[in-house]
Amino acid sequence: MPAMQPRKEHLLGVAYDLFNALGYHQTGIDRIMAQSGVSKTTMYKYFPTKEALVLEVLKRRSKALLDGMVGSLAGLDAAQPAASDLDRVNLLIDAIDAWIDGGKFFGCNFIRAAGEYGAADDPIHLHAIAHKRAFQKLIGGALADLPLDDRHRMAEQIMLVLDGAITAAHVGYQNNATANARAIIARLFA
Amino acid sequence: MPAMQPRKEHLLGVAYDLFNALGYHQTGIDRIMAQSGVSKTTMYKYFPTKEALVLEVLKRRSKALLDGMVGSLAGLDAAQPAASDLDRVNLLIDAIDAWIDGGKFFGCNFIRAAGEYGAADDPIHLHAIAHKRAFQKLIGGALADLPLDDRHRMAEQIMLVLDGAITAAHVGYQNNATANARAIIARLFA
DNA sequence: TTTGCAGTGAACAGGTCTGTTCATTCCTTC
DNA sequence: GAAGGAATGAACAGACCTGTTCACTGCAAA
Repeated sequence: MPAMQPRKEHLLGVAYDLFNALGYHQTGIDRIMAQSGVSKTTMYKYFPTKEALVLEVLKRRSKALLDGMVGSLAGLDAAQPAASDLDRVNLLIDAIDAWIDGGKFFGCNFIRAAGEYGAADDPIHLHAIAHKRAFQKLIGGALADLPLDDRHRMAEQIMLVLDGAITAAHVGYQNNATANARAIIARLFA
Repeated sequence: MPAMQPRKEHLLGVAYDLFNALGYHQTGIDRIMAQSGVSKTTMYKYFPTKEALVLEVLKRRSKALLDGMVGSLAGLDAAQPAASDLDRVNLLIDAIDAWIDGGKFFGCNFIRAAGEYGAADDPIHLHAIAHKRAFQKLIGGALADLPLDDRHRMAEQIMLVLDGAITAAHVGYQNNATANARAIIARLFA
């Protein structure tokens, strides 16, 4: 019963881990309860439905991911003011690479959520789309060297390659997916 | 009660559609029963477990997909003996494009199956890996213009881009995913 | 000391899931 | 027409699911 952190935070952390390890539908409320030590009454006080819990987990994940990337990019530009667009994108790939090799990689949360909540108008699916669009916009924002007109298309293509790499690594049919992504993207900038 | 085709075939068809529309875990045996008109007794005679049914559905899908692609490529080479590697790969993209726009697109069956059956040693997950490897090999086989040493890496990169496009289209954050994939791959051949 | 909030634990409701069983019916083939 | 395989329908077992309810326990602040 870890009470240092408010119960809600701990709950969200455990739920995130279980959703990753087992999937969203496969993870029952009871399991989250048991593993977090939070009673069902408390859970349903914070999150009126399981869907609300899933959404909150994804929202936090999205925010943490985007904030982390923005921070990394700002750090690079500060340390190396002459950094190129390719340098910035390679930084993103570095992060993905570390994630995949870090032992806590279960594919992209949003792609998996969109897969399980397939209906195009499902709130969880919609959130997955929103996250991907936001990430794509972030990439577009990092393409300072390119003419304005080309940034959107280039960001789409980079995003597509990154999601391909994450998918290939998650399914498990390529063990050098990030290296391949890096090579492809270098070619796009050539 | 369509009895023109053996019950088993009809069952597999209905199961395939439902798995696509709802997901593997979300689709209950009862639903497949109701929609196919096949009784539970018969179902469990053909497929001792639900997992066996899922595996058989995926096996058929894999075979149909690979055979279809091999056929298309052979057709192209017959009709246009001077076709280039890029021509051949563009044919694959044409097929994906038609699939996505054909109204029966629910993402890649194998990526979704790997997402739901996350354990790396799950038979269903293993089958998804096997399919992806087979498809990648098929692409490698279509790269006749390239030196032998380069084919594998090129096939990996093309595969990664194709899965990226399928994922982007399925999640729904790009509505021109195949055009982007085409542009990227053209660049790889340039 | 009293009030009120946060949380617990356990039972319960109503539903769904996979898989089993059994008596019965249909249909083909001899 | 008889025999036998293929399929049906319906009930059942046992498990798990989400969500509700209620009586109870700490604890902190007024």
